[in-house]
Amino acid sequence: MAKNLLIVESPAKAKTIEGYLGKDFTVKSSYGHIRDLVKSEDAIDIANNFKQTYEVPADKKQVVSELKKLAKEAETVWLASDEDREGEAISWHLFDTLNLKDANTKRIVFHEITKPAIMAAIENPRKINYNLVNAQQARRVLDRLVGFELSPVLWKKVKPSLSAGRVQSVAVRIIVEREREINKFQSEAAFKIVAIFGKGRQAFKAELAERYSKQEDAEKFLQDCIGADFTVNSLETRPTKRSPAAPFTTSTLQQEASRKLGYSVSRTMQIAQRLYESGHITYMRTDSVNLSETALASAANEITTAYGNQYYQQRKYKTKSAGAQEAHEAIRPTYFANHTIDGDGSEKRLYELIWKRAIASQMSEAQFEKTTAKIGISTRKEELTANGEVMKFDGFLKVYLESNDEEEDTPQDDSDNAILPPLSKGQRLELEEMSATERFSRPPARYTEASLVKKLEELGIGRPSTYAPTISTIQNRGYVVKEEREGKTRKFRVLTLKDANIAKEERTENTGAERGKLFPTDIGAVVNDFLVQHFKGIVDFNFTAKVEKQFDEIAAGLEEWTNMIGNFYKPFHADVENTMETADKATGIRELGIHPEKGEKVSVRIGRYGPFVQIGENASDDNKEYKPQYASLRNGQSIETITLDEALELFKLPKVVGEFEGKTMKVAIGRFGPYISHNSAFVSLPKGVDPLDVTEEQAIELIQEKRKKDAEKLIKAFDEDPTVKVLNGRFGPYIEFGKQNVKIPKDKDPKELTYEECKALADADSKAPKKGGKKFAKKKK
DNA sequence: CAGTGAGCGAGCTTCCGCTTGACTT
Repeated sequence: MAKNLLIVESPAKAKTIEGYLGKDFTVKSSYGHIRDLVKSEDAIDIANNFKQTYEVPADKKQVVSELKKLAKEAETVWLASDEDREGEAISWHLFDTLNLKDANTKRIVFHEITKPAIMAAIENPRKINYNLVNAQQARRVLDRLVGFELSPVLWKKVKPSLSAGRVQSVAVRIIVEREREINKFQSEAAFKIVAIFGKGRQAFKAELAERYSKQEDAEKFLQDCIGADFTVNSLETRPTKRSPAAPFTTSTLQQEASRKLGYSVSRTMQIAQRLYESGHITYMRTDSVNLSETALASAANEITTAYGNQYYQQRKYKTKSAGAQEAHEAIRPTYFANHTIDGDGSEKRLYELIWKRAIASQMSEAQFEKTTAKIGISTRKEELTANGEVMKFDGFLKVYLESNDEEEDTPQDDSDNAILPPLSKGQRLELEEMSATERFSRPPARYTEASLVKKLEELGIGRPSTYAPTISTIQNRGYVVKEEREGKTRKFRVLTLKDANIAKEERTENTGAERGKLFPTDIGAVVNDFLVQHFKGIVDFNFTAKVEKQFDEIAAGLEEWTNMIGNFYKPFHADVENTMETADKATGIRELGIHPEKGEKVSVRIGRYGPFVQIGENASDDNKEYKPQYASLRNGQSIETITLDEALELFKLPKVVGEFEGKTMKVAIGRFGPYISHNSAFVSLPKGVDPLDVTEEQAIELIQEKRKKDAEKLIKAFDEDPTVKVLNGRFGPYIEFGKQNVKIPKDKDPKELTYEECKALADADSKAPKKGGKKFAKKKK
């Protein structure tokens, strides 16, 4: 048996370190935290100085018992969890749970997984830092108190099963507030003047700095330019340079993978996890931009051999994000010599991105020569400006160019990087064409998952390990949806001056179309407004930063954690009590106006099943017969922005469109779009068909088409029970047993199945314990 | 999947942060 047991957080890390340490060391992993607060109310004893009750969760029992056994046998136990607040707490939980003894327990830390770093750590053991542990407990207790006291307020005042928390509620707030900024944004139009001088390869663009809000002014400008002389007034050339970005952290990796590869943040993390486990990259949950000495040396070697000395420039980066704890290195390839790896397509692409970014971070600047020409007009005092840029040395751009979030105004706006022909001061220029194009100011951009992560990181909210789960949570709770939305077409005017003649035309463009952007739902907006109204302090963008400062004081031994939590809890709990008793139920109700024919009030609000419109007052005690009319809002509509007319439209459906085989056909809109219902069968309407315009003939045709398609899918039907069928589905043949779908085992021929066999299979399926993730099994219940 | 929307009440939901695993129709 090994003399030493060393415990780290991650099993992949354990494997690597075991290789460094030799046979005297057994290296094991705790798989993160091994204990957590119990789920129940008594997890924190408030009257007793916030004393916590912890438990080992079921899925950690095995790990803990194995570690316990090994610890008993070892001479020395080395606690090597990460060097940050959570890591220190993990060490303490291990110490406590495994019944370790001070005398033979050593706490060590390292922030890079290299042999020298580990050896140095072992030479310098210390004791558990209880101040740091206390800071973690304060963090944990605060989050539990906030989450488990706020959520029930929402259950009572908004809707059951909702949630609120220090991190998620601010994330939702960011999305809701941005949407409102966009809604109230007033776009302003102005004409932008662009001139083209010269012909063919010598042609280049010049722009006017001013924009004209009135068409007359733009037209006057073009008019003045007819027959005018254009002269190069000044010519300035200066060198510029661009430096590489720091190697990836979790947040920057998520952003760049989203922009360049189109991955969601959770997809990026899953792929990165695989790369980490197969030893291709360092740890992927990190807030550090630091590279180890060995990594720096190996990158230097790779760059000089692959590209030459002039491409190498050693750089050390400093983290900018506020709450960074820097327990790990930046994300980088384990071996810089591997430009590519084996793996599936997504793994290869992500690895390549990580490799390029890390290599580029140690390369020299790219150098440019930027030329600015000012062009005078004989008939006007304004000058046109032409910019050109020539790359003199590519430097790090040889391997990597970071992208950014900003979209271009128009496709032809790329004149910044253009190349100018040789020009000289005083030179006369030949105008080829000049245009005045109407352009519109743009509202702030909606957030993507990745840009939300960026924002959260800037605010110091959340941690590398929680960005992806937080984004999932706010979507799972229905506060936010990630969607595609169609844009609207918009007309814009273009004036073109060519050959002393001004042509006017109107063009159309599509604007406001979004893909993969985060939109708040009505419930998200109502919950947010409720929290902002009653718990301003908690959903304040600076709340986390404020408490982090106090956690730091606890970690430095300057403040008692129970004191800090006590000071926070007293007023917070009073707010909770007060809100529970006095606040109105939040429905986001909004009056839209009066129904033009009925003269009754029309309003929208959130109900048990989502947002809906109501015509008329609620039934009162004096008039129990009276019933208001209801209609659900459709996808993409919101109680905040819907108009009276749009609301009244909703009452035109469902609509009876005719009769077929003695049964009525109805058109309605369901969760998946418009459909026809007939004799308890459903047919989706094809795209582009307006549900209000469906005719009887069209409906019959669609029903018959659907029947034909279903018949093609049908493998076998049974006389015993018409609701039982064998069908060919997307995932292969299956049995439709009433409402239950059952997969057919591979060893059975679907054509040969008897009714009895189907029944048996369906029976077995409904009885079989649902395998798979606990989350899934729980949801089913 | 798909038409509902009052109010009652039982019993349920919920936080953040550290890890991986083993899954859906």
